[in-house]
Amino acid sequence: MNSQDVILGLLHRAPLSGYEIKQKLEMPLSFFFDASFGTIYPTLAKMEALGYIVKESVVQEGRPNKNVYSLTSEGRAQFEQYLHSPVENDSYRSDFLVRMFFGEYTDQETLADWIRDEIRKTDAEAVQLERMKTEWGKDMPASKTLCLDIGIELNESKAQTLREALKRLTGADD
Amino acid sequence: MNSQDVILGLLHRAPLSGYEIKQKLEMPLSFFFDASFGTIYPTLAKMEALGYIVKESVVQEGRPNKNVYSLTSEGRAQFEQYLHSPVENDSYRSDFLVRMFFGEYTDQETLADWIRDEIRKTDAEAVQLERMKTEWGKDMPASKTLCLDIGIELNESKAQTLREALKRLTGADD
DNA sequence: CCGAGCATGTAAGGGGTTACATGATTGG
DNA sequence: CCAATCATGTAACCCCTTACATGCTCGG
Repeated sequence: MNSQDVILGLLHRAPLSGYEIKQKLEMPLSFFFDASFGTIYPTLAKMEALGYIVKESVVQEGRPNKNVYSLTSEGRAQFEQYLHSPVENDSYRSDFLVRMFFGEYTDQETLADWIRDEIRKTDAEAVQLERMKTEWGKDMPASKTLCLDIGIELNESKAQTLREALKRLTGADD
Repeated sequence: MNSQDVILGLLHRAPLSGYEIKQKLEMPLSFFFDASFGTIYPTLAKMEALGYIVKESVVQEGRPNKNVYSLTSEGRAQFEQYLHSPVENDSYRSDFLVRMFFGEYTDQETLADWIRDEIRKTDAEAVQLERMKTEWGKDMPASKTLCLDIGIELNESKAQTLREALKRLTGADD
């Protein structure tokens, strides 16, 4: 799974420009996948060269023109091929947990600060995902709702574990 | 946070060879950080050139010789610098959730298969982490235990959410 | 007037992966 | 005899990030 596969998926519903693709990636997709403009634009160019998408320039008033891309049948076939490839393992990378792992080389106050900060970030993400669910959760297919549910559950249980750990570490203040 | 920082952290306790570093990375570190030999050996060479570590060849009987690396004071200083750098955000990448996100373009049976497979993987990781905790959890600093607890909690709540989703999708069989 | 939003792109570099290459020993 | 474990390394490649470059419009 890479940027190309995700872009193919996004273009399945409707033609989009690079800028619009970046916006669609914001949330909830950004919870488990991300891409910058430095990836999106070169990928679109490559996909056009491969015949997976076609470009159409759209002239706008009061705004810069945009290049809107739509899927070709080759693009749709390529997306099918992705869906038939083996599912890759999830990968979770955490600087925070690496620091906890080496926690014996750091003082308690720094550890507590890191944990408090992680709680803040985790809570913020959970809230954001919950807001999304109440806003758009109604007319979403069940599989898409699952993405939101997993995001919410993961963040909430992580925050809870962090809170318990903080209590044990600082001795109930905070 | 990159491979160099993690290797510096591992060498803090005792000198290790590249092969031994790879083993230390297996679990529980591999839950939130991973590196292959193709990363480890070049990184060690680079670190030696920078003066962060020194190499010592250890002759072994019945086994190939190994190059054991130990931290220098520059290496220890470099690790301190890492600990004083801003904490990077966690990143979670999931091919599985991307497929769920685009679930409307796939049939129910395939979706159910993907979910069952994800449950299997998630359960397996939870079990593995729990085994680690009961085995080595006693004489671990609290911060290190937190890594295991987060790993266990995250996997368990993910598995639970997946099971509920599967029930809703297939209608309680399975 | 300045910053934010809209819009597209490039170039350099970082940080990894996979596969290849080699070779000894031990246990089934 | 074959596979696994121990052990080190290289080369090609992939995929992505950051920073830079450009430029227009609208609202405060």
